[in-house]
Amino acid sequence: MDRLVIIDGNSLVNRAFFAIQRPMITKEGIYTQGIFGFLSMLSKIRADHSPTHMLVAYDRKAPTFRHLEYTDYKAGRKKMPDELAMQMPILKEVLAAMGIYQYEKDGFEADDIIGTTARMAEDAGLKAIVITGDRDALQLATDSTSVIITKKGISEFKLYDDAAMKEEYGFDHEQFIDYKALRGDTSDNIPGIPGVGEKTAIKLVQQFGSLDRLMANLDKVDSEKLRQKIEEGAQSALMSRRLATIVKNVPVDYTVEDLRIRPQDTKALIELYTKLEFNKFLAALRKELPTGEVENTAEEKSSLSVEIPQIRQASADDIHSAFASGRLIIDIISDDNHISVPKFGNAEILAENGCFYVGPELEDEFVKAADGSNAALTGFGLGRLYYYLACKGADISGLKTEFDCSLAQYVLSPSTKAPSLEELVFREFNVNLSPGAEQISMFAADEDLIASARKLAYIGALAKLQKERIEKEALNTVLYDIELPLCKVLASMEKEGFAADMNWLKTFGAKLKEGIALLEEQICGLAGEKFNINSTQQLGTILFEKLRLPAGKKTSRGYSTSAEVLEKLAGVHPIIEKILEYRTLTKLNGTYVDGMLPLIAEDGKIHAHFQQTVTATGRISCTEPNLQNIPVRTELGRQLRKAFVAESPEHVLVGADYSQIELRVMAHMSGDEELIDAFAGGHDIHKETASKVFGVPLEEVTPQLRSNAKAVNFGVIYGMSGFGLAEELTITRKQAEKYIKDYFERFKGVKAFMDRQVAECKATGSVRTLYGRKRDIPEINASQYMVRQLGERLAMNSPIQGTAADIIKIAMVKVYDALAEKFPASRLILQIHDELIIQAPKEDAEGVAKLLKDCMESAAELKVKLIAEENIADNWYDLK
DNA sequence: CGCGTCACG
DNA sequence: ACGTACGTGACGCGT
Repeated sequence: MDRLVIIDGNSLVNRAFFAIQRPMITKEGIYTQGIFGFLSMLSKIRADHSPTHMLVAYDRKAPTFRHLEYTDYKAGRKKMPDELAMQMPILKEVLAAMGIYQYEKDGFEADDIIGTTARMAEDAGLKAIVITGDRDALQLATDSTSVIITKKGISEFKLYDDAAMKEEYGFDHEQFIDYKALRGDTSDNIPGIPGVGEKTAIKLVQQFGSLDRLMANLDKVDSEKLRQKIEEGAQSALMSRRLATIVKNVPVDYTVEDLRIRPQDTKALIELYTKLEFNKFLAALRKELPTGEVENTAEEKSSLSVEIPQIRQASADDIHSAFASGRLIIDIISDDNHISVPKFGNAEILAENGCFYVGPELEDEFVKAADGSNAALTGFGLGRLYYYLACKGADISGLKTEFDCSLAQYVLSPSTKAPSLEELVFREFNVNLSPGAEQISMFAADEDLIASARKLAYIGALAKLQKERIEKEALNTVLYDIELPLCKVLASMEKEGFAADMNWLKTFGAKLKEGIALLEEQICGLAGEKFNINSTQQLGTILFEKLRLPAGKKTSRGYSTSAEVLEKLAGVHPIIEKILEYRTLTKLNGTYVDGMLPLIAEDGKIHAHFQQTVTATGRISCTEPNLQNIPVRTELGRQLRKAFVAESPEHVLVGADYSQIELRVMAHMSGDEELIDAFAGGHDIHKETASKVFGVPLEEVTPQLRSNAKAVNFGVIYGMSGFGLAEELTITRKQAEKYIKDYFERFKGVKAFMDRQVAECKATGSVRTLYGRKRDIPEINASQYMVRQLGERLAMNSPIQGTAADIIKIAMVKVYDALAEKFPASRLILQIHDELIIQAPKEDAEGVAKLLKDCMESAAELKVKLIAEENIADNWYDLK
């Protein structure tokens, strides 16, 4: 049977906009959360009801007959926020591309168009489903028309039909109008009868059956007072009824058949979703489609389409010739869990000597051909290939990354989630490489030879396109000199891993667990009942309701129980410090003991994943496990570092960390003479800052003053606000603001630098690091104060954090190459933003330490010297 | 799956 | 009047 879904466009988009709290902005600066929420709801509705016909109806700005009858109709209703109004034309474009009919008409509201269309559907024998956030529409709920009201967020709805109306109100859809006439509607400013609310209105409608019969039988109203109210409000009720009644005979320009959903315009949708950065919808769209090209016109075919090469199963000779020939486009499918040695699925190669599919039986030949090769590779996510080869024992130090589409995409757009190759090719070429590849087992995915050839061809085409963009965006240095060479280094670090002392970890965990059990008992004892201390909700109830402790901050779900809040309560009740201690122990045990143990691989090492395409600033990130946040600030937590050791008594760890790299970068980029001088002396920079800002001689700087200056230094890098600094130092906002003022008066060059970053960002929409790495910051021109402020802080911080990230990446490549040449048995194993760790044979330790320090300090020539401090130890704990 | 919390630079 | 310092990832809870 045909089904017609009718949507109140304004109502739904409003719901969507306000349901999504976090503002969504594309890098072009388009606000999208209204559209996104609307499309999410639409997708659920279509999945649930499979409509054959659809209509989206909108209100118009022009006054309706209701305004003419009653000037105050909808008075006081807030107008649609600008950020949402801007989205409406784009939403309409998207719906049009989906083949959905849309309609609006001067003089009528969306409701009237909906009522009319629902009636037309009934006449034509179609099942109609109305979707809106406005309960007014319940007067349309009948046997053949259901009304779905949005309830909460963008995924909860309630369906009303005849029966549901009876159940909730005890009357039918027509009586609903009379009910509204009696109680009115504040949101539409419909008066109803003053003094009659929801309860009374329902009772009256149930008792009398209709407004007319109520008026005719006023003497039967029990209460004298109520009868008087009704008599006085009679005119108002009749007018309210006219206002509340949805019109069902709007002269519309379409027939029901016109509302049949037309075929979607896939290309238009790809373009729109790409512009809106709706990658989720883009991926869903791709998976619906067959493999191959999507309806490209002849003209587009010539500009977009790519020649698919002949492909064949490789022979051993083919593979060796390909690696020997110099340049190849290459892709590999391999298992990548880092717990066991990776399994080979298949590989594909496009080289001068041909295009080949390398099946599992040729794995050994593949590794042999790559081992020691100097080939220049192009691919998507080549780190996975390097990791695989390194794990198989191949020497990858000669391989060159000529181009990597994944890394290119990242430097072009570092703030957006890294897309898959399939997503990217779909966006750029309207081509679906492999539908639903994610659901198909990875080893089966490439059985289709043509699909393999197509994939390689499109990697090549994508690379060509991206090279032009990289050039145009002036990102050459960042991509070719920093990211591409680094990719192999990270893969090598993953393969090398960090040896872990599993027994030590288990013993430590056992001690923690003992402490946890004890604390749990004590806490529940103090609370007077057993409860889940890990549940912030239950904990909040215990602390702030049962024990009546003064509640501090609130969160969206109730009381905040963060350490910040609890520390203010320390001493008020003995339970507080027990909870803080419990939190510490469970964190250490959960994340760093129980979380870490299953990640120790068969070789007794932890092989973390280093992500090169995640952060917006250019830092690398580390997962499964995150070795970049192993505790160090407290002694108990720091103990954990004893579990990270050199792999044998013949090895040691060599580490070095940059001293104050971000402040040095800031000194260089700002050119501030005062700050450059402060570093030139080679003394403690926080002490120097304190002396300059607080105007006391260096030798009179107290630890307290130094600590305040340190917070100010951090604050400057973060784009500080008076409030933030005040929070950090627990001083008044006034004092904090004075600190900032004093700082900027002394360091005028820093102030000018920050102002420059903000101005540049406002003008161009982005900022850059010393090496040209770009970050788009659309927030900078937002109309909301808060969002704009965030944009300004990002504009000040990103160039500094990003330049520091660039520098250590440059250092890593230098270290990697230098080790390969001079200490081939030593390997980089970890980077922690301003720190590098190498595992070296004992006898090489001193040489490696010097090499590491030299490479790090010479990675960049700045106006202030870079300093790296090196250490040697048997385990990470002692590496300090 | 979003949130609160907490570990790091 | 409002809500606020930059960048990450992992865990447990509760919808």
